[in-house]
Amino acid sequence: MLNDLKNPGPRDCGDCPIRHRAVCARCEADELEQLDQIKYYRSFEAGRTVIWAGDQMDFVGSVVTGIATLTQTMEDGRTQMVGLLLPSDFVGRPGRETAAYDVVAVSDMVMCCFRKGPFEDMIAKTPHIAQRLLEMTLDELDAAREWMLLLGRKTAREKIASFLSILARRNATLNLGQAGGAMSFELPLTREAMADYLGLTLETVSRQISALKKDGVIELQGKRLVNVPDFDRLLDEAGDDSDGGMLS
Amino acid sequence: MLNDLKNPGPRDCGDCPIRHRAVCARCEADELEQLDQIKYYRSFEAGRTVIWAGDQMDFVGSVVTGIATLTQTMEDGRTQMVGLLLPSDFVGRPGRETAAYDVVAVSDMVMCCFRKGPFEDMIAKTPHIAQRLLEMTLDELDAAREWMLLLGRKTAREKIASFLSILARRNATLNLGQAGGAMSFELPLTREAMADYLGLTLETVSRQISALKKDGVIELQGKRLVNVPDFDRLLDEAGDDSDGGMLS
DNA sequence: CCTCGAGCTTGATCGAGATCAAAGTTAAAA
DNA sequence: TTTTAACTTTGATCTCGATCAAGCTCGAGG
Repeated sequence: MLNDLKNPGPRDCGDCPIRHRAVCARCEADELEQLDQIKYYRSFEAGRTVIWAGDQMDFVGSVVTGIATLTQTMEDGRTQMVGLLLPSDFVGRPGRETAAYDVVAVSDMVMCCFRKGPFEDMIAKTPHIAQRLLEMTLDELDAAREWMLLLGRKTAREKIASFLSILARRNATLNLGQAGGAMSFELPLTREAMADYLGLTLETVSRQISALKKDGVIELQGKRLVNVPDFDRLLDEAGDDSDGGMLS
Repeated sequence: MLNDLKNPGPRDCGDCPIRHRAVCARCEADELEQLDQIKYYRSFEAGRTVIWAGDQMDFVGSVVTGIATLTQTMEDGRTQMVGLLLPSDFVGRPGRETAAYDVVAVSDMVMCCFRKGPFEDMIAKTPHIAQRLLEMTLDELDAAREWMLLLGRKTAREKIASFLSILARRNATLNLGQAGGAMSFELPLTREAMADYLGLTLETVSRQISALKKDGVIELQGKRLVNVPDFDRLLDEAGDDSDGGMLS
């Protein structure tokens, strides 16, 4: 495992776990070939900072495995997470010199990186990449706006329930099946990181998780493993529209 | 003026006030020609709803003149503004059937609309449009993330100061010149709409504006006209990095 | 084995902003 | 001109989540 981490080595796009969801999803064989020539893999241990806000960014790329966070910090140290990067998510902004946010690996993580200049050229020449990137960016914008509602208007309890619903739903789409009300998953973040994401303090996060547990909305095995006996109940606590956007 | 509103009539892209900033900014003459064939203008009086969340959306378009808001509402009526649409901003999402947010005209407004189907075709065929739309979407995503920091971590006073800085800076770039510390502008929103944007109540907005006035950070002529004697002072109150992103 | 420290929980208290409640202002309508 | 209603301000009070302060848990390292 550590060997993989230190030197993930070249991989074939054919076996890539994010091949059909990342920025390269729409690429034809010849386009993949071109991408292949400017790509390289980088690994990061849990806790490592991938990029510091303000630093020169000479690459962009996709998360292949693991999880990272996008974080903004004020002068006095107040911190707000503005994105949670999962496998297939894109890091960096074509056309920008310096990073706007801190990117931190939360778990061990592998990225598929592209040198920025060549990638920008490809965007200009390869509509399939620009189109897919547009689509992904629009999705992120929607997610950011949903988060604005959460940050601006939801109670602490609703914030926690919303966050848990999102994690639960994501797990459901990955390990599909698991039908019916019950589902379970692991919390990828510490209480403090959750607080930064939700605009709360870590004490409030802890208290609200305890409260949801006491009320039977969730069950905990250890500190990180969450079991949701009734997903609709959780959605209800999140304060979202009842269907949760699954069918609409 | 009302005549213009009722029937703005066809315009020539050549005189369009947003020609060089909107989604069409990069288009060549022949591409403009194509856009011209699927475009039409629509006017909205102040207060009119342009689109209701959930409605079928058969057009996308650009704000030409006036201001609109993008708003999300929870079942119980809590409301969060997730965007302020100024001239040249894009409305709608290619590839989506129904509107995700309420769009409301805050002032009298004119939009340059494109029928959705044909516009999607053009995106696929005209890289200049897709590229510009990508760039604009990335800018919006950055703005949304800045707003997440504001909603999650700033105090009421900082929120108001941040909002005023943004308006002041925008006015400065439009009516350029006005160098030195002092600048003035009009508030485009009611106290209630500001509250929805900032994740506050209208009473808190009113109180904080009064407080900033009492402390000499701003001056008011009437309820809507704001004068900022010292812009750096305002920036300071906003809690942002001192340079405010003007030079970085 | 014990120690140590990072992460988590829980309690007590405080305070910023929400809520409830009047009034004041302004501009359009009658 | 007066009326009216939308918008705004200001005051009093309450509450949710922040802050301050101990402890608890558990796994890694000595």
